[in-house]
Amino acid sequence: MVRQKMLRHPVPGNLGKLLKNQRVIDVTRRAKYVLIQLDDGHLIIHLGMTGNLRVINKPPAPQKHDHIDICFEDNMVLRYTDPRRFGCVLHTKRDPNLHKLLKSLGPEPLSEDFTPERLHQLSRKRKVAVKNFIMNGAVVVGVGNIYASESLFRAGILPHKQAGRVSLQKYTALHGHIKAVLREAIKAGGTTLRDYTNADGFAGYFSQELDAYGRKGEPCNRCDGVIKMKVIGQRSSFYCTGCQR
DNA sequence: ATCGCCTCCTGCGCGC
DNA sequence: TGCGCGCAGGAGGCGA
Repeated sequence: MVRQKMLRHPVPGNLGKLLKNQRVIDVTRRAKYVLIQLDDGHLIIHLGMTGNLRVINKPPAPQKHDHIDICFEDNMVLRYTDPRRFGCVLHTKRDPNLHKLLKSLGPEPLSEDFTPERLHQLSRKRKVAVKNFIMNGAVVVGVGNIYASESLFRAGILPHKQAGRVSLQKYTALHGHIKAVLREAIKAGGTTLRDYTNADGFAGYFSQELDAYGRKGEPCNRCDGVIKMKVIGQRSSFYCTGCQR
């Protein structure tokens, strides 16, 4: 049942028909997309900033932001909720990796395909800020605004430095820190800023570990400097001029 | 091809 | 205390 079809991308008008009598065969992930394999086709789901998916037995009446219910034959419901509607629920009959939204994505950050050499090679002659560069899904997926600031802080690279002017040595450090930051954040259950919770409704606590993000004006954890903030590519970026260059 | 900018949306925090 | 404004963010899309 679709109550609100205007998400980041419109929900297919025939979603109900596409899902009728379908079984869930497998659930996987690519970048920040959840891929649900059905008998015929895949659901492609993104949670945006504020979305969540819950499996509920005999669910209560839907609330304001409960946009989609996918009902199974045993009273179980997969409920998609997203206050800001930055996510999407799409369907494809083809290999989901060939879908327009997925086909140009770069490697998973925790996979072997993500290497310092890739960062270095792809960045040659690129004038874009290194922070924007690592947030570009064609370069590497999964690095959002918070983890970009944190990785660059640890690697000692200023976020607004041109991507093409960062050395292989620096990219090697950055590569390691991106992986470490993401692993730590996953282990901590994610980063709760305002209202994010995990699938069990608990807040992630990686926000307690942040050295740079959101700490404008606060003392640097590494030197006697102060954390600065600058908007880069329409996103807040936090850094320390003592530690990063 | 690359880059900068705009947009979607709602809840929250801040200032008056 | 209450109200209203502005900000936050993932990522597609567009114009230059």
